[in-house]
Amino acid sequence: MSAPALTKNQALVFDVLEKADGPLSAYTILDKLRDHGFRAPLQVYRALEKLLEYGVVHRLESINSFVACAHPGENCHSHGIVAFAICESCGQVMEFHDHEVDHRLMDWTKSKKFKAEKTTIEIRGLCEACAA
Amino acid sequence: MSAPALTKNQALVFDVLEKADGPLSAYTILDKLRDHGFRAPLQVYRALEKLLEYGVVHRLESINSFVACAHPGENCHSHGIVAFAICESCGQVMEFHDHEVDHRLMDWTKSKKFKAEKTTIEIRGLCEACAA
DNA sequence: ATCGCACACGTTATAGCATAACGCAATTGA
DNA sequence: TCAATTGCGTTATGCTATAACGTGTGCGAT
Repeated sequence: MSAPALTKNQALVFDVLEKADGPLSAYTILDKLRDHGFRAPLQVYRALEKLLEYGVVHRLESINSFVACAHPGENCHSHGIVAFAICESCGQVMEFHDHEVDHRLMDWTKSKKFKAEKTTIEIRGLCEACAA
Repeated sequence: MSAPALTKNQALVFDVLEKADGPLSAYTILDKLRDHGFRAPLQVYRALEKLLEYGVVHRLESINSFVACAHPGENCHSHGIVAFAICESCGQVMEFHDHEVDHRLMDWTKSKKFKAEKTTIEIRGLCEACAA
């Protein structure tokens, strides 16, 4: 599931996300791309759908926003579960992975015979700078 | 932060959630309470806000829904991080806690001096019955 | 070649989720 | 009694996401 060449719209959306210094909502992305001909939400959502599939963009469920993967070039899907720490003050997002956490969650799902498809881990709070 | 006596609206909303066999959206709750005089979303959201605060209801971020806490009577806030496994087929939700996971996440936040306020862990997939 | 298929795209409309802002009533405590 | 707090009801609005339709393009199979 490596990323094929991006289409024009996908590239535009990805570019906006990569240049942003924090997560963006679909509608914020739309606004930033109006000059490039974007007019409707679906143009953004369709691009995001693919970018998520390719693993180059993550969706932050708890804030309905999207962020470029912190591992440019790599396929993030291979890192196990992705976790995020989201600062409620400055909006900065830190992405990390913890195999022990993955392990524990996998143990649980195995014990319950639950077939995990997608796991969300999001920590909301204040980053070091904002907590001061 | 134990739960004080619930107001009428809070009790109605909580009752609907407890009797449901899965998570409900705010608007679904609203529909179920129209016979009891509910007419606007805010009546539901305001009740939910308090119920979340009291720890007797959880919000499932990844599906914009709400579910009664699986530990009736207890204060769920004292169990550490709450995790959920959500079946995408039948909608059933399993709530669980894993102190080792909590520990690992706390270690990470400590190391980054990130002040965690609220942590979301949601596993989406298929439950044993539906995966068959 | 041309047919059929898959896929990206554009547009309009609509569905679904959540909160702002106003005002009223009841409670409580100084 | 007065002020502060809390819950409540209503209207309006904003934000998030998808349905349904049609167009165009590339590409492999016949």
